[in-house]
Amino acid sequence: MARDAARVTIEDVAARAGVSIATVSRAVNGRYGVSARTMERVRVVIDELGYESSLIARSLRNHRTNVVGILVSGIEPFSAELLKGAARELQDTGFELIVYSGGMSGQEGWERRYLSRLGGTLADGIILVTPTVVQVATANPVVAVDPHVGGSELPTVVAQNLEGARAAVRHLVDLGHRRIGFLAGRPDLESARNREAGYREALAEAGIEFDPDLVRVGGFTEENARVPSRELLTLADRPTAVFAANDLSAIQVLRTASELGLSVPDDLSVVGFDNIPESALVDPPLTTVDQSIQAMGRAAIRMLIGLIEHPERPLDERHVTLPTQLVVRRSTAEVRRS
Amino acid sequence: MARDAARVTIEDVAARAGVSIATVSRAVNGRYGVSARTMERVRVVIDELGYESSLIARSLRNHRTNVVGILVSGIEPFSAELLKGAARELQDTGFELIVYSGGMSGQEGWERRYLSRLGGTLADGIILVTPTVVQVATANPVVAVDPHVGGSELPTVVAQNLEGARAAVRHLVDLGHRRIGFLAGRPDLESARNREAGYREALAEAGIEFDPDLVRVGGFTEENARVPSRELLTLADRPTAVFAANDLSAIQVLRTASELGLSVPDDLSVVGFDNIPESALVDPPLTTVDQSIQAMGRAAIRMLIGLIEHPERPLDERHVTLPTQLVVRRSTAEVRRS
DNA sequence: GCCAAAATCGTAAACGTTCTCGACATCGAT
DNA sequence: ATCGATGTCGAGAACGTTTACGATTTTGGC
Repeated sequence: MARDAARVTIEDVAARAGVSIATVSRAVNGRYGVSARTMERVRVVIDELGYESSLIARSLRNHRTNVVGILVSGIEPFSAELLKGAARELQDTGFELIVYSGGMSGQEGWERRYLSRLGGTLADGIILVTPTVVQVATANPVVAVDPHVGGSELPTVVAQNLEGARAAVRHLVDLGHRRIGFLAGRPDLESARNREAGYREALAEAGIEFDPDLVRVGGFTEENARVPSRELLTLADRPTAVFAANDLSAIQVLRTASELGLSVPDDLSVVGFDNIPESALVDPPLTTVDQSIQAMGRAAIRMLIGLIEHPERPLDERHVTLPTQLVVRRSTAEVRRS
Repeated sequence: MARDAARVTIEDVAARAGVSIATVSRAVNGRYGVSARTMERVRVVIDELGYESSLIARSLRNHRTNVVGILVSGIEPFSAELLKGAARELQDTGFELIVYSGGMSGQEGWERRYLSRLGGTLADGIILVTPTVVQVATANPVVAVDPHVGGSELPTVVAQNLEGARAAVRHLVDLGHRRIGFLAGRPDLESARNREAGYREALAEAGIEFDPDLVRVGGFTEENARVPSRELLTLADRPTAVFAANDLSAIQVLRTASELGLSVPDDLSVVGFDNIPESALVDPPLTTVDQSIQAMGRAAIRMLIGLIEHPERPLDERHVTLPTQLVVRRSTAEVRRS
């Protein structure tokens, strides 16, 4: 009970119970071939010593750990939501969850490194969130969520980004807006590019000419969106509405508008994308495109577990696309006649 | 490169490079005693095969993994903030982060189970968030954040809960409020009890008699706060202000007030506790007590790393208490004369 | 009571590493 | 040429498990 108490191993239990380690192992795993009497004795000793088998040693021997790993680059609203969904879906599956945080370490290859560290040893399967690598060689299954490039070899879970973005911009058009700014996401992300495509398509449908001056790169984080959103709102011919590629940058637009004395939605309509919990809390509540991040997490887990338990059976669908849906709140309104 | 490619081990590298596994191990770890020529050859083969040493096997042999584990019961705003702080502090320390999510599995003993699984094997040290167990026997160090009971044997990181709560209630008193409701937290948590104590002290200081009818248990989650907050706001002699034991339940009070047609802060002042990011976004922005959750995460990591690297050296302080500070936003106002 | 079958248990190998120890080669100095 | 020192490398044990296999004991039917 001292702090430097050496870890109690299966050998300690065996010695104390007067049996071999093989028997202890059989007892803890409920294998056939141990009498009720010794079973009980081992159980008592285990309780006494507080023995718990080492995940590591077990994993080295078996190649099954009943753990799934999720690789994220950091804890932000998106990945936090995803984790919630994944954790929920994992309930009662007998699997446990390990989250490996890339520590935003700026390193290029961290994904591949962590992947080979977890895969094949620690985790039975892995979920990659917003991965740059798309081709991996691991012993066990990998599912990618919202990958950087499309057409992946990996099974993927994505949202209907294009359709959602189109619906968002169409909503603005329906409210009479003509000058609609776009705060883009990270250009290396497939999802961000699809959202931009949706923006363009909706403009084209409405017969509005695309104006490159109304497009700025916001980079998906509040910080990175500061400068471009200010640029957008201080344009000589200021847009009457802004569609931001995700909620985090939309919230930054809201903040910038407030700093500039612009009232939302009277002077400016704002639409986001993601529907993170924060978007319902901001003032005014954000009109946004719901992509049910938790559902993505759940879908990813379902695919992964399917792959783990039936490696031979091909997936019914390698690429799951989840629907998106416009939720109208109070950050959008009819354009003001001037 | 097929999906079922067996994991490439150190033996494969050794065979291909025409050396022994010992040499490969020395090469990858930069140990002394391998010539520049073989070093180079091994490096090439490693690149070719994409070899990455198994965290598990390494950890079984060494007892050092350069990984710290954080045990949380689920991903909610509090733990997410804490993780952010921890991840930040971990930058450039050479340590990596593993998050083990209890999966809110309702199991009583999950903490102890996961603890012995991670401790001694996978992680060099562990941070427990809101732990119920307080006495643990592990081979390596454990730091507890916001534990359920006080006077712990474990090193802990806590916030000045009592002082913060007192400041919050005093703020309400200064605004002229006399009937101040309290939406309590989980009664099993030390921090929640301290916040209640602060509430009582502030009342006593102001010469206001404690009214048990104004106290309800909110349980720290939005869901659990629904019913009690409605009870509080539909009281015959309704309080003019409510102090909620954390932001999540304060936000629920805001919502309930809105449902009841009460205007905040005109009809009702609300104060929260925690200063989670959401609290700045709600309408109206929440007056709350900042406890800098990220700072708690960072402090915990600092303590833990200290314990890992210098197990012999006693901590300068076993129990770190971080200051709290009232941040006044727009959910509180002078009581209305009626 | 005897013998085969069934029940119970122990021995040892394997998982992928790291590290100690000893073996061999090379080298500079006598 | 010889010797000690130094540099380079391989064999093998160990970490804590699980499991195949074989050894021993118990059981049950005659």
